[in-house]
Amino acid sequence: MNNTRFATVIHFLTILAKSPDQWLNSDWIANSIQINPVIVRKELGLLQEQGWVISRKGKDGGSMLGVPSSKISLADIYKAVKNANVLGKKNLNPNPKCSVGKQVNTALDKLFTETDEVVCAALSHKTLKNFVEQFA
Amino acid sequence: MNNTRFATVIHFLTILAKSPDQWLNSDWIANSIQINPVIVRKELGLLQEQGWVISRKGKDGGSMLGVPSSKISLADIYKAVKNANVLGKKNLNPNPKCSVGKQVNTALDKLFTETDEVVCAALSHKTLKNFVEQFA
DNA sequence: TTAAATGTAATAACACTTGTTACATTTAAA
DNA sequence: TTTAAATGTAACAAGTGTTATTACATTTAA
Repeated sequence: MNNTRFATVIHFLTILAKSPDQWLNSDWIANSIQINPVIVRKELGLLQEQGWVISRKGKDGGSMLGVPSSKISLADIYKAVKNANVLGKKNLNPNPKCSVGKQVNTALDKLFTETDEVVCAALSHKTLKNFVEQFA
Repeated sequence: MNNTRFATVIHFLTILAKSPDQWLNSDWIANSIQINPVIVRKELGLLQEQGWVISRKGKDGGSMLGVPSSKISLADIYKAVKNANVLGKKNLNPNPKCSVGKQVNTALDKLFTETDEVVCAALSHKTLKNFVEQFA
């Protein structure tokens, strides 16, 4: 992860969790994190797909949480935005004529998967609710 | 990590570990992974700084492991190439006028650090020797 | 009917990664 | 002493991914 998507999305969810049952609009959310409102609407689309957020179009529209914050784990959030393995990418064309090149990606697949699972296991014990409780 | 550096570096180290006490040159290593030899020499520079690899310039030069493969943990390798937190980057300018914006990066610092430590703890139990033993 | 919101496409700006060329320097061996 | 073959490294190019921005069709409450 070399991007801000996890930080951005958990920021949104925290704001929504702190104002339950209120329609917050993308300009307001964008202002809290000082990023572009179009990015906000794109990421909110992802959160809607997950069923975590409900949005309403039109005048006085906006977004709110669709499930209790205790039902969203940080592992769920991570999986929703993750676009690479923790240990990065594999090289695409290791040389099959070399004994290491021939087998390395199988070994790395195993290691990369195990490492990702360690992260998910650790994050699965934490919920959005726990995270939000840190905020005054 | 959205790059191939971990995969690349562990590939090098595996090759060097399989041919102890031989000077392997960067063209040979590059060919095994099918990447550019200049990248190989750059990354080998990093491994030299760590004390893991010794290189010799000039005719019949090359590189070899400088320590036993059992002394290099995968956590050490990860730390040497890591350039971002597991959960990515924080947003640079959250709005201090917003109660979430004001506190979010402190909360994220803690979470990001904890998550990185989980990965390092898991990788610290694995050594380069363990990894190399998978190769016929 | 209108004002204000979402959804989304297209594109630009920026940053990071990887590849490539070139060459000075080093060093073992002929 | 010369030479061939290697590293080390700078400069630049190409490719990829991220984030910002503009524009606008669509939706909807008031």
